[in-house]
Amino acid sequence: MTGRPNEEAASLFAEMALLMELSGADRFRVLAVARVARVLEAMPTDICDVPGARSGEDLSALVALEGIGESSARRIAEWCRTGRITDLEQLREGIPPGLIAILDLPGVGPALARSLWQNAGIVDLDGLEKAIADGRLEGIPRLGAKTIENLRQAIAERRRGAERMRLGRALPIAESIAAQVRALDGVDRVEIAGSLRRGAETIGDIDLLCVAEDGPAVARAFVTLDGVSRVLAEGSTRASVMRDEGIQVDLRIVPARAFGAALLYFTGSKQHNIALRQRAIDRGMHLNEYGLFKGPSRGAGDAQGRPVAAATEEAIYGKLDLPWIAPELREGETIAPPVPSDTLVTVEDIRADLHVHSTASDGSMEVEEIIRLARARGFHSIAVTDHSRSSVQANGLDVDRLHVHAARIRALAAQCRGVRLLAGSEVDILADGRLDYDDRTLGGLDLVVASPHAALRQSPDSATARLLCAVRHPRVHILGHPTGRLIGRRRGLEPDIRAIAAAAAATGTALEVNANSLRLDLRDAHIRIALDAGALIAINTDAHAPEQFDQLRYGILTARRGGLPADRCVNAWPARRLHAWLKDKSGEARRA
DNA sequence: GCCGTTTTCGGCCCGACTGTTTTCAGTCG
Repeated sequence: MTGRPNEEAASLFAEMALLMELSGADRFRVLAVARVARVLEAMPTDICDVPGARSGEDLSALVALEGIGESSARRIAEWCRTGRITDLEQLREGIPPGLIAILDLPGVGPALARSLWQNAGIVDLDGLEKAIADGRLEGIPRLGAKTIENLRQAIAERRRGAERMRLGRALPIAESIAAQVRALDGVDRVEIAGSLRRGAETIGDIDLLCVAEDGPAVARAFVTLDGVSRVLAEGSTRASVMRDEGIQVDLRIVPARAFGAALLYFTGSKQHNIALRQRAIDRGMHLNEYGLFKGPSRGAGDAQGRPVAAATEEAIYGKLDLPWIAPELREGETIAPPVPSDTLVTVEDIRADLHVHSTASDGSMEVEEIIRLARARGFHSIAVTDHSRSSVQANGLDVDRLHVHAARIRALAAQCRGVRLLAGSEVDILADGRLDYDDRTLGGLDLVVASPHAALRQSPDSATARLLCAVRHPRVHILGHPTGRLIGRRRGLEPDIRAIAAAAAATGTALEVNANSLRLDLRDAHIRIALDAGALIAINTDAHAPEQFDQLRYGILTARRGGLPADRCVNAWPARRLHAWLKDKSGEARRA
């Protein structure tokens, strides 16, 4: 099983929720269906393997799943048997598909989308754009000039390709804006919150939180900063702008005493907030962005008295009988993290980079520079792993060049103090699973990273067989960027990660989390599967230039989202343990 | 649509801001 059927079912339920919204369905029903989609997505095993799902005779096992009731169980069973959901198909017949793109515009919810459709006959983005240009929207109830102008801008921004932004681009932008806000009068503290703080691989907007007493003044200053292209909202406790960088930035302004509650609320995820607030209610309290309070909520604007906890996240989690939970683990329906947050790997834990390119193939660094940078970072080991011969586009090394290169690295290593320099290779895994060098050549290296670079569109079965060959190869230490995906550009391979992880655990081969922000491969969900299977993880930068060593933090964030404890990450091991593993990976894996 | 150490009915997290409104629905996070 590749795990794909659950994703397909999840996307159908997600579509159903959207269509229900557009059809004017009760919002709680919509939420319930959307929740089914998330449950299916998060499910570790094939939904159709649940007893009764394929036969459709006894749905009690499906109904027993959290969030799935009679209706959803029936729809899931129908999908498992026929690959169709009749209720969804009926919804599709009644609602123009182009409305979903309109609903997706910022500022457009189900009510407005429906109104545009029913009052103006608009069924897609092009139609909406024309109607605005023609002035056909005037006179529609509750649709004034401001709203029409906002629609026009939202379409223009969408057309400019305001897609989700990669973590590696968004975080530096956020840090620079945070510095601008920090410099404003009356601002005491600024933190990045939202999906960026959770380390999501792509983000939709930047959320900032700051401490200040004079909210309106700070909001005013924020919306007039350099780089603001449009003001979306401005109030006394929050403001929201579009920036020249093509991303929306929301600022929330709070007093210091409520900082923890605000940070918790503004970090999310939405699901995590809902779960925490429910937990508060279960304990006779209520939670909002100002704190955790005794008794039930009495509505907005009510004086809430003295909070049970508010100043720090730790205090609020504590009063809810929870340990502090790292932002990277605040995803999904369940609160309980897979591992204690204080065991998660950190940037400071990393003592070695085992995947780096030099000028011998397509890197810009001489080996001497690589050594210097490793030393500056306090690494005890660094591996030079240039490309192999099949990666012609990357100036991959044939066997003769590899011998010369490795000999030079070894000569430098002999006189290198403080850092152990490893002669390695990033060897191509060919489409059929063979490696790009013979075993004898590979056996002469200190470290072998095996990675797929070509034939990245092969079938899941072929990809699985291909990667299994590499994982089981006795000379391979690390499976590099296992899927070859590029975020937002290339899907990459879709192998059976469970099978790969099981083989990696059995052979002591580590699976790489490639820290390059375009890759982040393995991704968070795959890391969790690998850890459950007992596999080791490597976090490498795959640096081709000096500044790319800084991408390590993106790999760390991704690994933390996957629940990686430091002791399962080979790069965090002490030198002796790492080198014992490199010499005898299966033996060291058995001891681990 | 889902769910139940108050429940098989009546709730469902909570608050800020906008726009088109004379008191609030819609949207967002």
